[in-house]
Amino acid sequence: MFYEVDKHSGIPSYIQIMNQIKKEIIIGNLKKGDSLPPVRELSKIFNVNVNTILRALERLEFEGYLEAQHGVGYFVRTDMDLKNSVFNEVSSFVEKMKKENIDLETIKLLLEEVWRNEQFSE
Amino acid sequence: MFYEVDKHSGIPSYIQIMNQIKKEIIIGNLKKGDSLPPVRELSKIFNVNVNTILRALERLEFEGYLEAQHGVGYFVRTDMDLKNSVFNEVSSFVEKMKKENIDLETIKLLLEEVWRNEQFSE
DNA sequence: CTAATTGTTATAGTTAACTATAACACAAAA
DNA sequence: TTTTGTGTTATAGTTAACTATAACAATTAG
Repeated sequence: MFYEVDKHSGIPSYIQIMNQIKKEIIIGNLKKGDSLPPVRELSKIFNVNVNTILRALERLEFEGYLEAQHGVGYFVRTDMDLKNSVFNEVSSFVEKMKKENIDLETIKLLLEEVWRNEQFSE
Repeated sequence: MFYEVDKHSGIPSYIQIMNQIKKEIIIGNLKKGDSLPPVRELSKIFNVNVNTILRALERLEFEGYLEAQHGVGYFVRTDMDLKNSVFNEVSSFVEKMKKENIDLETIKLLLEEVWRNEQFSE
């Protein structure tokens, strides 16, 4: 489910961790009420210090994704419940982009740009 | 064309700068042979120190996007030349996602996940 | 109640990113 | 050649991210 952070990517570890957890919630692998592994375990999984885990979890709590229960654990607080149609749209989009041999990084930047500028929609 | 970096986003400034420049190349605002503004000017535009500009530019040079000419300037080395069809695909994708009220952050994470897993393509 | 499991806080030190400032080096124009 | 505009390098200091380690606090199981 989770994988080690890349410590040489330039992106702070706690942000990578936040994104991994968010992603699991978005795709529905983590649902409302589910518990996360204990922080000491997460620390081993992501290969970072407990404090770094805590920083990520606290931010996700602040953003409303998680809830902390002292002595018990961290729990998912939101359900994404994306429609299947959304998944299908994303899949077919990815497929098209791969056929054009465009890499993920490029797509993300292009997407950001188009997202910001509305002039493309008819 | 360029805008200030967000110093509180957690993402290192030099990476934000790299992404902004890459984005201009991707969407075709910067073409092969074009020069960038002088580093001291970029420093003012992005509101960071010259050294931070240099770090971003050197990485982009290493990645093949730019070329430095001592005493002259930085020049774009690559042409993206994305097809119009690609832009159209992205636009219509963005439109659909906006209609579903999904935010950009979520889309990017979802996209990453789908990109990594091939099981969706027929 | 006690022990085990979990989250929380604190301290001290390291490293990478960033800043300010200045000097140096190359190229082009006057 | 001199000046101006450009990239380049260096030094020193600040801050944020991260680490290691330890202790403390709340919950649950026995």
